[in-house]
Amino acid sequence: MMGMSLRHALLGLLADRPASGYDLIHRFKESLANVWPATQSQIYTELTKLADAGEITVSDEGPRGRKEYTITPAGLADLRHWLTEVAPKPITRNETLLRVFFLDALTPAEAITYLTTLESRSAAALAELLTLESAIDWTANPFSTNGHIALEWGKRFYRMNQEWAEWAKQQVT
Amino acid sequence: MMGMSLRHALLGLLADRPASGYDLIHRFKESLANVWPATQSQIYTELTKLADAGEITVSDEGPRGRKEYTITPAGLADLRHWLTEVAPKPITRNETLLRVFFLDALTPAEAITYLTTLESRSAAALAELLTLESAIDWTANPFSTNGHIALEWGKRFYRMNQEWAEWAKQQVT
DNA sequence: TCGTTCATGTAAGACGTTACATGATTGT
DNA sequence: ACAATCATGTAACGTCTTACATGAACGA
Repeated sequence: MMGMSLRHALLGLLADRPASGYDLIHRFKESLANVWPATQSQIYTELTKLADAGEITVSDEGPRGRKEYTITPAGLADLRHWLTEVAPKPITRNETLLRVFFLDALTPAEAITYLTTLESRSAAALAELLTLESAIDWTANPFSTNGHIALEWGKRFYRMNQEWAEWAKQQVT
Repeated sequence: MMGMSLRHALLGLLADRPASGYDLIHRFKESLANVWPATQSQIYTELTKLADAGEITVSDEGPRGRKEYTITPAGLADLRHWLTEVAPKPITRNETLLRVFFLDALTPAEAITYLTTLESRSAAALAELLTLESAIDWTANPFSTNGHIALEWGKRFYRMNQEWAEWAKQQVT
C-alpha cells in the first residue's frame, strides 16, 4: 500500500466514464503510456482489488464476459484526496544519469559517443512528440487540455535533455 | 535479470576504489541518492550476489566483520559493457504528470493550487542544488566532473519544471 | 560503563514484468 | 471454416521498501 499510482490512474480514467478492463488497457496505451505504463496483467488484477475495496463496481456485463466498471462515490473521494492532499513523489531513478557518474570507466571517445547518442535520442523523441501534437485534434474531448499540458512537458523535457547533452560533451572535452 | 542498475551502480563505485558495504551505503547517499537511491538492505544483498557471480571479491576483512570488496576484471568488463552497449531505459513513470491528466476531477481553483505547488517545489529544489553546487569543491576528485554534469542536469530539469508549471497555469485559466 | 557508530544480515510484502492459459464473438 | 479481435484471468520471478535482528568496537 505504498505506491498505489496505478490504482489512482484507473480511478482517474473511470471518473471520466465507465469502462471495461479491456477498454482501460487501450486507454492506457493511448494516453498514459508515457507517464505511467501498465500491463494487461496488472490492470485486471488491480480492477479486482478496486472492486473488492468498493471504489468501483461492475455496472454492466456484456458478451464474452465483459465487465463494465463504474467509479463509486468512495472511489471518487479517494481520487480527489490523492490529487489534492498526497504529494507526488518526485522522479528519482534515472538510468541515463546514473551512467554519467561512471563515465570515467570509459575512454574520452567512448564517453563522447555515449553523450552523442543521448543527444540524438532526445532529438528523435522530441520530433515524435511534435508529430503527435500536430496529429491530434486538441479540441475534441475534455481530456485534451490536460493531455496537451502533459505533452508540452515532454517537449520541454526532451529539448532540455538535448541541450544538456550537447553542453556535457564540451565539459568532457 | 531485467533492471540490474543497482548491480552496475555498485560496480561503478567499486571501479573507483575498493569499499565495504557500509562504505557504499554512504557513497550512495552522498553521490547517487538523486539518481539511483538504494537501501542498506538492498546493497548488502546485491553485494553477496555480485561476489557469488565473481564480479567482485572480498579483498580484505577488518574489525566488526567488515568485508572490503574489490571489482574483478569480469566485473569491470560487465560495467563497461553496460555503459557502452546497453541502451539506458528512458524515464517513464511520473506521478506528477499522471495527476495532470486527471485535473478535470478538481475545480479550476484546486487545479491551479496543484500547479502552483509544483512550481514552488521546483523552485525550492533548484535553490537546493545551487547551494550544493557552491558548497562542493569541484576540483577535488575524479568523480567531480561527472557529478557536476549530473548536477547541471538537475538544475536544468527543475528550471524547466518551474517554467512549465507557470505556463500550465495559464492554460488552465 | 554506556551511548554512538560501525557493520552485516534476514523476512515479509507490495509492485512490476513476462509468460502462460483459456475461450467467446465477429467478420470475411 | 478460419482468422482476428475481444475479453479475462493466473503463475513465476525479480526488484524495492520497511522492519526486524544482532553484535563488535570506539570514545567519553
